[in-house]
Amino acid sequence: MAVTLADVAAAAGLSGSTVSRALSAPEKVNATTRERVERIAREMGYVPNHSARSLTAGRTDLIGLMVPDIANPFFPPIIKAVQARGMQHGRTVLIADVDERPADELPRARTMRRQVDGLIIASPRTPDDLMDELLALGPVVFVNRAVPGAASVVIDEAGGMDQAVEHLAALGHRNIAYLNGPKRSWSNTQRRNAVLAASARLGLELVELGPFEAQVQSGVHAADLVIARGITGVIAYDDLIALGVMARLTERGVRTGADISVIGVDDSPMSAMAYPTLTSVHVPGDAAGSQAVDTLLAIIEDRQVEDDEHVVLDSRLIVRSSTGPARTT
Amino acid sequence: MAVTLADVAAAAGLSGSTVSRALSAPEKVNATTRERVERIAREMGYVPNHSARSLTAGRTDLIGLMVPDIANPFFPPIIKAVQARGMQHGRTVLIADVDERPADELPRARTMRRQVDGLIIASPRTPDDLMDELLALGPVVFVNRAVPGAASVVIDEAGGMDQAVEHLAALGHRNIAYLNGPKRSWSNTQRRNAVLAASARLGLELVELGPFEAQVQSGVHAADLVIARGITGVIAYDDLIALGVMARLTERGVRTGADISVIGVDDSPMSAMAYPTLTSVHVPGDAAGSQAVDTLLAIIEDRQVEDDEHVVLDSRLIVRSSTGPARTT
DNA sequence: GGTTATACTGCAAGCGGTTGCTGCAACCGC
DNA sequence: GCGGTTGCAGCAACCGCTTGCAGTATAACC
Repeated sequence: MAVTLADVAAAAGLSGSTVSRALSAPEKVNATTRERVERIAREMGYVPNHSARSLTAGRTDLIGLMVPDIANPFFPPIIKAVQARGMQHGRTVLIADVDERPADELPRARTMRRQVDGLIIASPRTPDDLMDELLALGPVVFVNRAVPGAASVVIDEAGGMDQAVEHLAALGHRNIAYLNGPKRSWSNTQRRNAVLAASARLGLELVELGPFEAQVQSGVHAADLVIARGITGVIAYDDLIALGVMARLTERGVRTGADISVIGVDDSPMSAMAYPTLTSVHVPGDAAGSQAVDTLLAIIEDRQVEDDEHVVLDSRLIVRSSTGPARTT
Repeated sequence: MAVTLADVAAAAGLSGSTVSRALSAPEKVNATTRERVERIAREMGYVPNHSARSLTAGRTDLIGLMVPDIANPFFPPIIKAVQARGMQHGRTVLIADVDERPADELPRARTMRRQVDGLIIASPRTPDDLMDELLALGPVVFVNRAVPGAASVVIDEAGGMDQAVEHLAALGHRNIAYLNGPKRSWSNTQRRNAVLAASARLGLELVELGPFEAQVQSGVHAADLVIARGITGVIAYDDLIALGVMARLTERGVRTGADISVIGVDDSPMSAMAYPTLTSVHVPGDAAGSQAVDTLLAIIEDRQVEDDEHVVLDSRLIVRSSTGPARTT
């Protein structure tokens, strides 16, 4: 029912090979012939068959993207960017959402690998011992996680976290808390270490709380701990937790931004829309997504790229109204 | 490099056809042979080549899912459900995010159609005149939009909207507003009509505002209009808008749930976590997603299904704390 | 014991493209 | 005018798997 190469060839009075070349290796064919073929193909509505092409070419033009949770606002920008950049290069993106179950990652990645040319993995919580197996799956680029011997695009969260701590310090906060994210999260480690270092450097009193799941509900819980400790500045693992903290503070009559300052991470759309608007560390997920595609394609197409190419993107603090000067008691 | 059918056949001392049948049409092969083949295949790590199988079989085992915006919290549940159900049936899901650009839908659908066996389209804003063309693309199931002559899974939003209006009426609200969603949105039409009917029936004064984009920011804007009109009960097109309304009300010193009641639609995760928690109409996106897959597969596999099968799912109001008794002035 | 059913297995022809190699003609330079 | 490029198109094999049909061995039947 669909128009095939052979149909076009017949209509053009040419052999299949010539039509094939006219359409995909234009320089190997006479210019006038090529134009004729292109015209006829267009008129007939010819569309090359993906499976057939994949079969001989050995590639599927599909790339896989694995994320822990589509619903987590951190990921949509990455997903969109990956799709967009992929499309620019004629690649379709297959998304695997592992629903925050790190144990599913390897099997899902294996399954997906059979259909795609390469994988982009944005799963910060994968246990370390799985990384090697993931890595062995072929062209892989990790997002937001540096893996020795593998290509990766990471966001230098330290910079932004540093700015966050400095911001609190500048506002006069002395007792601050860091609300840890999920236990095995690589980004949590990065964020935590940066906060630790910065507060030590600036002579702030730092309390670590958590670990917390990356959910608003965790923040609600955390808020009570924060209040109990007499802390005035809070840096949360992510925006969701920060939003939970704010909600609970308000509920308990504590004014965010006045009594207690709260900082999130991710600069998700909600942060600008929460009340009060949330000061947050902007993490360029979209840039990371595009870059990941570029790196992956470079590896797949075997351009002279070391396959442990390492790209680092900067993060930065976006100050809004959830932070303010410390009360001078 | 990869193990092929032929490799397995050679190792088993059988022909390719037998191995093929042993693996995919078990009843056509001797039981002991089959077991032997299965064992050898497993030991050799044989994985059938997707492209090759698609080429002969004429199907890709991929299904396409088109959504307007992954970042909109209404869609992740649908996406997850579609993926999950698809996987149960050995189908992989290709997601197309059209970034809220209805004009992109048709071309994207066309492109996608070449790689998938069928399409699930969850785009409530597609202009009507495109529907026919989308429909012509082959097996298609629409989600949350009834299309004549096409299979669809719609959520009966009227029920939930009805409950929402009744809820406000019961709380004593007399002047209520409906905040319209995007202009061409099919679901907005449904929701609006239901609200209109219910408030007429209950003798409430209804003001329509909008249309608004489905974004928190729109709600912020809407809130001021609501206050200016002296309205006490608000039903927003969706949770995002409702959250924006709440944020702005709080900002202006108006107490949500006490001074003004706010109801959203979608019952997104955020609604339970906002402050105050948001009363919202629960729309079973996940159920719709699974159902859409079932319907689509039924059509693809040509089970005796009318291809304009119509499934309706119920919605219902979840009361939280953003609604309360009307002030008795 | 011969014959027909029965149960497997193998052969070979594709599915729709891609690609190395061959063939042919026009063109080059000497 | 002849051998030697050069440019372009066709042949045919092949990618890995499926499947209709044929072949063969065994079972079942009279």
